[in-house]
Amino acid sequence: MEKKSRESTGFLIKQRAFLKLYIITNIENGRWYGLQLLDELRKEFKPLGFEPQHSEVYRALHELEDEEEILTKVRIKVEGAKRKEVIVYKIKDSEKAKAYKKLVKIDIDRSEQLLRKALGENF
Amino acid sequence: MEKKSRESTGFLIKQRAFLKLYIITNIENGRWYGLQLLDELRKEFKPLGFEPQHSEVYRALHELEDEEEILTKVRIKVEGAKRKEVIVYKIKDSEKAKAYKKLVKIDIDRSEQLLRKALGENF
DNA sequence: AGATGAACAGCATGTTCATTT
DNA sequence: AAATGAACATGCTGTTCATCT
Repeated sequence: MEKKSRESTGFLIKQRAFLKLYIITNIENGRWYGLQLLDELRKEFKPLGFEPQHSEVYRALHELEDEEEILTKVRIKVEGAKRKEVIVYKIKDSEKAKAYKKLVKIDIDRSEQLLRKALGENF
Repeated sequence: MEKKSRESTGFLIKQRAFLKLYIITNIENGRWYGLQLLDELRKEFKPLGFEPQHSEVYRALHELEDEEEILTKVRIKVEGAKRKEVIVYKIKDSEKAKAYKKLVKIDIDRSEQLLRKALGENF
């Protein structure tokens, strides 16, 4: 049986891509693990009413590793009262990272134009 | 059985609300029927890569009539090679229309801030 | 409890079908 | 065919559950 896929009508950028962009940028500036990224992103966006879910962050990380092949993970042992091991991500292919961010930028620019157009034409 | 509804994490504005805003504004400036609005909206947004679906426009119209109670419809007979009757909408409650648009504006402003923030922090 | 991952479920919306003129 | 509407299907993502330390 063929799986029939859906067309996008091209409305606004999807949450997944938006999160991937932030995740890449954060990891470009240091190593991070999943829940750490979640906390950071929530803190960043909470003032704007956006509080992403932990599963979305993990899904983004998994796809950046397996599909986009931009990240790799390393298991790190941690001393302290928390978990003994944590999965830290780092950039695997910075060219791919750069290319991916470029694509996302185009989509964000486009999305912003849609919103600006609406603000200009309806108010 | 209780139907358990989902929380929104507050990412970007939904297509439905975005279309409702344009539909209200168009109808404030004259009478329109469904497919006519669809054509107009597609023409407007196509340059930005967005081509809404006819069913979304109808769903928006139905909700603006039945849930928001902002519009009413009138059946109009049309002379010509097309359909004999067409369902034209007009504003029923302009105060509610105004209030609804105000809410949508807040959500668009918020969405735009999210996108601008991303543009500023990742590039 | 903190961290990760996956299964499950609901919702927004895309696709297709039916009906009427 | 133009117009409307509804049923059906799918993908995104929120919720819940499981496992490990």
